[in-house]
Amino acid sequence: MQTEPMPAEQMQAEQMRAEQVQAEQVAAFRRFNRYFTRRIGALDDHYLGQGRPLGEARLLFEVADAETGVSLRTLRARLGLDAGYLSRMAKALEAQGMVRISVHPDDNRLRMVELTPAGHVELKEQNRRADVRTADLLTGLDGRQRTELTEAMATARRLLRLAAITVERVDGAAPDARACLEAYAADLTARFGSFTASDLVGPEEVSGATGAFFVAYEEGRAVGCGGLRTLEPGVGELKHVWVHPGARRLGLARRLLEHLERAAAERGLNLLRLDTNASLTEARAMYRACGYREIPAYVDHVYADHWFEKRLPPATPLR
Amino acid sequence: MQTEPMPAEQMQAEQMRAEQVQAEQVAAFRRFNRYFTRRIGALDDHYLGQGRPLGEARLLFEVADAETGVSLRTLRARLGLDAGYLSRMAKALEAQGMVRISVHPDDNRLRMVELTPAGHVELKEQNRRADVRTADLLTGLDGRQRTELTEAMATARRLLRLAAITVERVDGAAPDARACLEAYAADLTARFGSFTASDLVGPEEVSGATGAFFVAYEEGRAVGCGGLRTLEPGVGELKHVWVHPGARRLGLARRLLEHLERAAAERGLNLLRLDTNASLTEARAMYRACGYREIPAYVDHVYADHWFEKRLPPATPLR
DNA sequence: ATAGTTCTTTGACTTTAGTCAAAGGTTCTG
DNA sequence: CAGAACCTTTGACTAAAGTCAAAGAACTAT
Repeated sequence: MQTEPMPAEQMQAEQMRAEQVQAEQVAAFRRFNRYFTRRIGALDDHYLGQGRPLGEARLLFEVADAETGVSLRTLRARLGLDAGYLSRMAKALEAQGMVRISVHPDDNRLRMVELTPAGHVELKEQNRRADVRTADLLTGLDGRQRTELTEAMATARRLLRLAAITVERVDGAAPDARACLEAYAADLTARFGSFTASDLVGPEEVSGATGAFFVAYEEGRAVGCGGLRTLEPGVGELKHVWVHPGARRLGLARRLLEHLERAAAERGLNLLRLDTNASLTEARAMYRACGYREIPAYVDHVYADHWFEKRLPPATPLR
Repeated sequence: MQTEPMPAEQMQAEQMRAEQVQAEQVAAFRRFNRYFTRRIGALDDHYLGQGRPLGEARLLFEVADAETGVSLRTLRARLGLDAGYLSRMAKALEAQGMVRISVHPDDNRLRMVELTPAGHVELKEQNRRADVRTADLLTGLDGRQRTELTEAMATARRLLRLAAITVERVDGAAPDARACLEAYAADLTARFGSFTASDLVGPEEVSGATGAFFVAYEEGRAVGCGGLRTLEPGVGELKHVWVHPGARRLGLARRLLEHLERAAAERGLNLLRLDTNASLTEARAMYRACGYREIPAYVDHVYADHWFEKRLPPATPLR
């Protein structure tokens, strides 16, 4: 089947319609945005800051979020604050008995901040109050509407997160890449026991003209990865496609696949293979949905018991 | 069919499950809330305040929102600001040439604020930039995901608005009630020409032991109303159920009906009637969905051509 | 007409938020 | 081991945000 070139007028009409949709979507997004930040966000800030400057309250929440201690350095990056400003706020919280500040055991330059028991109590109380406020707000709706609302919010959050995640090509030996691969290895070890870090492909295989390695970032954190290497001329293999547990069910693996496939096409590969395990049912469904079909074993691994391949269309230039 | 009294243990289990659901919904709500205000809200504030204090920028937006002039008094209520603070900010915007401040024609105490042409230009530019930022954010998603996201947001906004609307019983002669009825009359006049304000029921009919009048409020604004009067012993009539155009499709009319029906039951009425017009197809569908069934004409109005009634169950005490 | 209310303005603050640069330890790198 | 790079603290600021109370002008109800 061949695609006919489209008449100019029709194409223009289509594009205009696409822009129209886009404009309407942008407007809907911003409508929500304004409504939500004004109504809910403002309210939240108001209550969050009860008895404490908003900045300090936010800092306290960020410290609590980390569960274990966080360095001032990390907090600075996450909250985007000035070093001096942060230093003073942390001290204020320490003076209030909410946090404990200590020196990092391995690096004496770093200060670690963690909640004191009193801080935990305070946070718990704040959370309780916020829960009550939220529940109050929800009582204006019946059960079905509540369900609908929370589902819509979950959907929106999922897609907003996905939209904010970027996938970047990095060297297979880069710290972020290694961190992902180690997490991936730990995952497999926990699941299959027999997996060891030596089963990972080397950085040199997933770089240069015959391979590639991608890392997905969410707000600066590496939350997923995937590698491509060449098995034989024209045939590539996907390795170590992994997504951080906290970033699953967003559709991120699919995005990683898209990048890997594009890289493969750019390298002149027209066939991609991969192996996976029966226990990863979702992964298998995802591969199938993305056009991969099951094939007999092309390689042997301790954990692999399903093999897939996909024929790639000829490379298309980046729009 | 008779409802069996539920065994105590089962009831408790049910209640616990309900609370469980509720807790999960509250948690989902708050998760979204935190994510959204942190990611989008903060970003928005950052850009909103470019070249101008955030407070002034917000004020400018609020003035623009009103389209026609707004009084400082209203702005104060909407933004929750101190009178002195607001007075100064308004002056600052005036000095920048963004707004014009004048005295209210009917009340010399009030100051009216409205955008100057320069203010309109400025706002337009700000909006354009915000649109670009939003579009950028959306490019991280494919067309289907974008649609899904904007639909989820529209749903969430609709339900949040509905949750925030309160319905209150007020005197039929109260200013808010009159304002709603006038808007209602204007609606009908625009549609049918022949409707006049004298076709409205009098305040005395929708009050006391034989009637009731309800007004729906959204953030302090009256956005809907509905009246109940007694036609004959045991038979009531719903009159002037109306929802502000900007608050339609939220499910508000249904809420008004619930209040009216409860009031009717409390007054010992067991049959409710109402009339409506064929052109109000949505209203008719809503009445049907709420258990009203079509009956022959029980009264004659210039605009009425459909009549409904509903038999009420015996009064149940407020939970 | 008069007393009480309402709305805005003004002056005189305080607190919060945020910036900048110098300086003092620490750690990394060649 | 010397110098560069890092991380935090401190001092010295500025700008924005917000509060309070007094006072004046305008309206409303009696």
